[in-house]
Amino acid sequence: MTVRVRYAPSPTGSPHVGNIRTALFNWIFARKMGGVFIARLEDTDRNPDRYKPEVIPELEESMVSLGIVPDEWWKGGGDYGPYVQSERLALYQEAAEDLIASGNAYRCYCTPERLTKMREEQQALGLPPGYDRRCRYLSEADRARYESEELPSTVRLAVPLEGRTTYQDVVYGQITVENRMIDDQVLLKSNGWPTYHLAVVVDDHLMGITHVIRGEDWQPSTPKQIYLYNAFGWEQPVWVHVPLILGKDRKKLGKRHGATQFYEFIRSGYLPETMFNFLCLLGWSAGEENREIFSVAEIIERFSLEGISRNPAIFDYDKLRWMNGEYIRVLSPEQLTDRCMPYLIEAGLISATPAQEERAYAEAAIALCADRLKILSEIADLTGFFFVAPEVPEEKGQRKWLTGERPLQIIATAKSLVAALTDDPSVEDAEQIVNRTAETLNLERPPVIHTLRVCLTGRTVGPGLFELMSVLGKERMLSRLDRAVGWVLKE
RNA sequence: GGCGCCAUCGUCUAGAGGUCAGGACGACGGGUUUUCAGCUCGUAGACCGGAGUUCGAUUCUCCGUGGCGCUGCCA
Repeated sequence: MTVRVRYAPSPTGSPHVGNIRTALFNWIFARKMGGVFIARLEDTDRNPDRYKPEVIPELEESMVSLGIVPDEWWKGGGDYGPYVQSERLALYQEAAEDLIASGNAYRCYCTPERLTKMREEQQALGLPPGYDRRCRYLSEADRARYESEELPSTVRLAVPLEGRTTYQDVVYGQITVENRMIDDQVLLKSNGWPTYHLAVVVDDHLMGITHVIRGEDWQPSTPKQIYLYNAFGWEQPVWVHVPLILGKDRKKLGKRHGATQFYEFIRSGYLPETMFNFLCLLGWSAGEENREIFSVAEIIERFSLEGISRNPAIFDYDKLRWMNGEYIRVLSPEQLTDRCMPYLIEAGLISATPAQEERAYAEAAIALCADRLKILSEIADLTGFFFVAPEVPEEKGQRKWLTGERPLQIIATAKSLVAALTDDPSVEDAEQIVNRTAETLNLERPPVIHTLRVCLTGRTVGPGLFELMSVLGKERMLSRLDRAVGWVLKE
């Protein structure tokens, strides 16, 4: 049987890294098994506080950017559509009627007010909250009366009062729950729309889903869904719950943990390939191999549901940052420049449509800073001095290297050597200039190097001096050396 | 409160009834050098507690403790 798995996001917000990881696991498993990866939009919650259709493009783009485009989904179609729940309402309503007819569900006429009050009272008494099943035991007369009065109603699942439900979870093993602990879940809201529990079961069955791979927070509702599969006489899928991703405070990763939305990471300059690799390693391990960096193909090759961990994982921003540096370092200068361009343009360091020469200059500058780059957005700070001459030197550099007579001598000597150049210097030429300056002034190289670095870049740290001199070129060096004279402090 | 799940370095994790409990990030120290980064070498750092099973448990069982999740006409 062909494996069919799905990613079922709700348009309630920009995709979260936890959701993205679930999508990744589903996609990888599908590829591994030669199966089908489906995406379905679960848009049954129309509460304006939560329903945010504007995030749907981000849902789509996040998958595209990671290279996990679904085989069947709302954008590309498929044989089991529609892949949007709001377009499948009749299916759920019909299913709910079937359940009522078979005695597995009932209409509930309780008002939201009564339910709220009931919950409050239960809380106050320290009782477990849950529906008191009043409408489950309505007399035929009452039921008929409510119907004739056209009272709004929901449809609730009539959970068996005795026995227990046991299921096998690929990750967590056997899980057993007493049926009497399960609430009579609302399946169909009074507006005729389904809740998650009904819709997910109907759709997963109709779409032929074989494995449900989802977050561990869904685990408690699995017995209700199993009951539904049984009530419909449908075969249940294989259950796979994956551990949650937590923030530093060990709480389910949420808004207050800083960046948690997939796009925040992408926007700030984490590479999609980094996110793919990193997220896969949160809660899944290749086993004995002592490696962290895996290509997509290598992950697919090694992936197995059994390799999924049971413990929740804390999202480690430091490790992500490290890994992104690793991925940046294997990029060619051209690729890296392509990726950095938007950040340089945004910072106003280069024009929006750079000419050949400007682009080449940027590429040379970026190449020199690549080792230092961990997040693409940092490129503007790292390479800024290449594009804009520093206005003032770093205070520390000025104090240490631009005080007294010596820097003036270094500047003058170096400047005359640069001026004598017929062309922009090579790296070797630059080194010669430094060596001659040192010899002429009878100095060691380090003070010359450090002084010139501050003069040319305004900073005390950065790429190798000879390399950056070569990239800067003759004219920029001359004007910067001139300006630096004014930076020198009298003792 | 109830129910469920989980428990190895600070973090992500590997691991087997007997291991010097392995790797990675981070931290710290050395080397390379022209600063930072990178690269490289190295150091510190963990089996939640208590019973039980066993010749032997960090590994198996139970209890405790702690953490998390769920407990909505949200998903």
